[in-house]
Amino acid sequence: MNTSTELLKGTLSTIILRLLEGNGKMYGYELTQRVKELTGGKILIKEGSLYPALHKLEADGHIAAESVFIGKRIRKYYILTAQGSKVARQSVHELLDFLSTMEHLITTDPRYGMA
Amino acid sequence: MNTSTELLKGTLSTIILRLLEGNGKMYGYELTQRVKELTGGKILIKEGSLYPALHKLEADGHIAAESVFIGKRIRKYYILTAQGSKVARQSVHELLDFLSTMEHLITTDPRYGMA
DNA sequence: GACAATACATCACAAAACTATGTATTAAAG
DNA sequence: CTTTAATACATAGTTTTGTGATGTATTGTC
Repeated sequence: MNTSTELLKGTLSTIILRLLEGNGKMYGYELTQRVKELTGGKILIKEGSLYPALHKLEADGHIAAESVFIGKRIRKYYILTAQGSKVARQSVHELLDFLSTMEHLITTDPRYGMA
Repeated sequence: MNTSTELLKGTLSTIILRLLEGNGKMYGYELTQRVKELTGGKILIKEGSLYPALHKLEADGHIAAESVFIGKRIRKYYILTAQGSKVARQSVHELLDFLSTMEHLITTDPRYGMA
């Protein structure tokens, strides 16, 4: 497992919720492509991670699915539920808070008596 | 598992390497306390995570241990090896890069045609 | 004397993402 | 027209990493 993959742990559902929050309606494959675009290919969501994550979010009532046929191919659009919107705001806040805490920890000189 | 714990995944060894880089020499328990201080209690490294991580870093040749007796109690100080210094710089860089990528992903409005 | 803090350690478990695999349609390239 | 890539879903088994629980033992505090 590469570094980026390890760091990704715990962030996937927040990423999904955030993208749905900003777009209203997206389908699985679209999510993977959007993350790829927005991160310049640095973060790649794998299908084996994405679909189970979507199913869990749906089971937890955070998102709802709507299946649409595009020709003969099925496409499942997801939207946030009312509860999911709350969770989205909260988990985005928590993630940003964590990111700044981590950055502070890593960039601050850890010696005592820094004065 | 709480949110902070999930997000921590993949960051522990980098945190350890970074603290050793800044301090030269630290022991396990000290590391847990330093992280607690520097993060205002937001990130708590558990003993069950720390010691296996230290042993792995030692086995990989990134850190070296020196046992010291403080009275009758043993204390194991760790320092970076030459190889560990390189790994420290690299993994800190990767982590900071990941943090900024993630922040960008989460804070950028994900809609197309943002212009 | 009891309790909290210091200080190490290991094991069974859980969570989360991955790889590999599978199915199927559609677009592009040769 | 045929092969390959891209689109689009899905699941199973594996791996990684941190946790909780537990254990041992010393030292400081009330």
